[in-house]
Amino acid sequence: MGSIKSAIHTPLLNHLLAALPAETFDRISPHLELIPMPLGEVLYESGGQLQHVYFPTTSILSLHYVMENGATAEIAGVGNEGVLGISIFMGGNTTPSRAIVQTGGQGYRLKTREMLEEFNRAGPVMRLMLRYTQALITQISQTAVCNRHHSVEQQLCRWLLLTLDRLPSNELTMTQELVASMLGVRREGITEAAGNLQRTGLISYRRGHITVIDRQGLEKYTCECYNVVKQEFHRLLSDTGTLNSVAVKHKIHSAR
Amino acid sequence: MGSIKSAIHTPLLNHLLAALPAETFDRISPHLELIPMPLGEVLYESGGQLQHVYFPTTSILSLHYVMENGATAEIAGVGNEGVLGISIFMGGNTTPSRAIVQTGGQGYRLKTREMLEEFNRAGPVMRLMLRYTQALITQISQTAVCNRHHSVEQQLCRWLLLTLDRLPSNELTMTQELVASMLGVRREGITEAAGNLQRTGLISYRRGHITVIDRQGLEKYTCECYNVVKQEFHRLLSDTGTLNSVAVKHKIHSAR
DNA sequence: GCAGTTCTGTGCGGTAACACACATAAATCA
DNA sequence: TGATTTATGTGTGTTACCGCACAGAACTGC
Repeated sequence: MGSIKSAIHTPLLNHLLAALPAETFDRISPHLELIPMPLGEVLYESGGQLQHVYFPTTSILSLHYVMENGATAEIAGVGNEGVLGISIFMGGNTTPSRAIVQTGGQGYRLKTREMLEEFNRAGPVMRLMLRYTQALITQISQTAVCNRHHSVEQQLCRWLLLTLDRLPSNELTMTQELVASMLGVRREGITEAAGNLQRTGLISYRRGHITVIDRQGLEKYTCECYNVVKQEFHRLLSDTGTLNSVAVKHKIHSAR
Repeated sequence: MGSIKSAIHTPLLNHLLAALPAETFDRISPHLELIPMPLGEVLYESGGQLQHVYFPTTSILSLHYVMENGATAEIAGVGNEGVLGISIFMGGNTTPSRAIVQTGGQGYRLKTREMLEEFNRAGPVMRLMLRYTQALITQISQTAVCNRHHSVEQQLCRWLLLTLDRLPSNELTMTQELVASMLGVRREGITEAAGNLQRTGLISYRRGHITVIDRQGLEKYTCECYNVVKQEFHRLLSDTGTLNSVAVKHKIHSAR
């Protein structure tokens, strides 16, 4: 596999992999396979069996649900802060959702067997994966809440910010149509909302590209959901020092 | 604690506890404490520290999110099929949501320390808890999707069925106001939707009581979300035989 | 029984998002 | 370059749900 960039590409671009103790990382490292993740690729289909877990580095994945009538809605996004395929270690090995590449890039994958082997050591890998899963649950919950109570415009802000946090630049390559299918709303709704944000000077865009100009402004404009998710990820995954403790300590993070 | 009924009340009324191997159950059993769970009681507040995990038997709990403006939305329900307090073993020990008793009854609780001790054995308890968590994730995801795409009436059907599945009878004690706060809609919306269902002959109700008359009819009327959740719970938690395997096997359930 | 409280029903105006239709503009490619 | 495809903008009418206001009905307690 590899790529032109593979010389400077490292698994450490993924925060979860980077958070592992050196010893653990060294053991996993030989089994990590760098793969391209082109926009639109379906990494798994609803109900399908997972052969790998995926650690995005420069790509962003989206967990989707496709309804019987064809309508879609994003449940959560997965970028370099996370991993795709938690059902491998949670049990069941499959979920009713679909995973698709939302922003093209690269990532690493690890075979199901290797993942389970590490997880079953009940060590740092397990603790890290479970914490991430907990953060993912918060993200999904907040999506549910946001879908219920907030306007399309607010949801667009939330989504832009969450996506931006996973990218190195402030520009995302993405049509309004695609954004609409993520949020599960009409394309026209996104046109209108994005138009408003552009008029206000928070973003600017052209065919297939959205650039965030005023990030702070966006953060003020978005609903509370963005911060809830962001802070929860930070709380659960920033303090990776405790991963080495033998028990998942009844630890209280004062920073909250 | 205990109650008048405690003589016939047993932890086995909770499906998770009942699914444990005898040896494991016997070890936990002395630490299980029967407690009343009266309607409306808040078992934990957003951001609070969890002192116990809760296994409902005859009660139903609701995971809620309360927004800054006071609006609420249910993220998921927890009945005798599940457990409240997964963040204890997932990590972090707290979540941004609130847990409240939605249907009064009883349940058992177990101290955080005892729960962690069992979980860290990395045996049947761990595997069962993780599988349940996976099922819970599906429930939350489906709530998100349903909030996005389905009408209040369909959501009411889904909610009634999910609640009914956790109760021994076909009647639930619950005001429309309360149902509305669960679904995160106006009370008047529930009045209208419930009125329609009553006119169609699917349910009947009086002040504070809703009785499901035609369950099959309801199942036809509801959106796909109900079945997705139900089947996923069945898939993940019915086959408890695999809990004893040393590794979470790469097991494929043909029944899907 | 009556008074007070708590639920439920209904009406009215407002609005956000919908579905559909079509115009314009920008990229792509022959 | 012009032709084609694809993305975005806009308009019109419809609908589901909202917020508010209030009437009536059903339980509760005295």
